Amino acid sequence: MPKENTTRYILLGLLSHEVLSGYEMKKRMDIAISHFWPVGFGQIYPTLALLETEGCVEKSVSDTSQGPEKHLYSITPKGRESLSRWLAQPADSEYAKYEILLKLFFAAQGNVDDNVARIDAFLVRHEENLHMMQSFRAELERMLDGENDHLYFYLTVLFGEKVYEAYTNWALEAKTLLSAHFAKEKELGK
Amino acid sequence: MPKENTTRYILLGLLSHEVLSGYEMKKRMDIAISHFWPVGFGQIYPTLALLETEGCVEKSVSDTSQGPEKHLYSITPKGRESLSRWLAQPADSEYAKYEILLKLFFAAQGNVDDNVARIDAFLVRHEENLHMMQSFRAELERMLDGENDHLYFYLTVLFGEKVYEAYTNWALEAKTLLSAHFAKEKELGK
DNA sequence: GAGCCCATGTAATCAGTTACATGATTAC
DNA sequence: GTAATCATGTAACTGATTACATGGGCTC
Repeated sequence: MPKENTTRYILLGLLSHEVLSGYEMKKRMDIAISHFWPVGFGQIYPTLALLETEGCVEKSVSDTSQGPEKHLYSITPKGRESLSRWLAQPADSEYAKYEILLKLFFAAQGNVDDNVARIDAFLVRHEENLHMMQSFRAELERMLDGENDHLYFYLTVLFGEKVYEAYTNWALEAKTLLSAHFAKEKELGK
Repeated sequence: MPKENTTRYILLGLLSHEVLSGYEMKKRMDIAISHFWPVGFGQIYPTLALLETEGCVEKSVSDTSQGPEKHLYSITPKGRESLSRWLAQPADSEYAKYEILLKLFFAAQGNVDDNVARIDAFLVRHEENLHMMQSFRAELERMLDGENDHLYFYLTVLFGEKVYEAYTNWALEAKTLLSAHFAKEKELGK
């Protein structure tokens, strides 16, 4: 869970093998990290400033001859140390919030169609995510033969795939159960 | 995700079919809700006070003749209205944070054994959760024949089961992939 | 009498969200 | 010309965590 400023380690992690601007870090995160740890701009820039005052990163402004100004950050030895210490510690527990389950849990007396609609939206959302992960994995597998750097990245994609698969399977089963239940109810009610 | 004070709706939801104290609500949540929406005491009591000033709940202090004092809360018509309005809206997106994936993602250069240990801890944690959900579901199925109130609760348990299953399957596969990869590396390295 | 469960709360802090503000460049 | 992308930030707010504080009752 929170309360340990994980954002800083994500930034340090990204900088540990590349020099990047805040905006570029955001792009990297959107592709490979946001699925299991969302981060917004509102956190990135202030955290970057914090890391700079701590001496964990160094800023250099790129020549503004063309395009907007860019602040490039590189990691310092102190930053690497901070990152390693974090990596050496065992990982905390997972943290998840599913509003849809809350609403289903409390909507027993509510409208059935609303609930089916909710599950449908959930299904569509995560079928999309699932497809994304599947094609991602296929791509990785093409370049992944034997010894390489991407194995850990592959593991995170595999994780995403399994979870989205679980989501979509659940949604399909939930819809079936709901419609069966309410067909029966109607029958008895009439 | 956040920024809409979901806690208040959880409390209202619980009170919508029972009169409860804050402490009792916490117990209910630990059993049935905390798996998909964690809530702590530090949120419950202040939110309850807020709901009272808003006129969504009413407090009555139980007789303190035996045992510690207990503040019993009941929902008001205004509270029910607030709850229904929330339930009528479509659900927001899911929100998840997996520190283990972050650490794996960035620990490519790090120690392999650390990573295997991390995955192992994850596996143990979620095997336990999986078993919990399975026995929960079995219990529900015994009492669930046809028309009843627990269908929506059943759906949340089914969800938990599917997700924990995905977690444990991933962990097993990840371990296999890691050990295969590093066995190969060792061979080539020698 | 030590430790755990019952029971209620407050205070400090922070992580994270949202909205606002600005301005250049590129593509339709 | 207008919409999208590039690019960097600030400010206000609040949801949520953590730690602290208190006290009674039960059981070993």
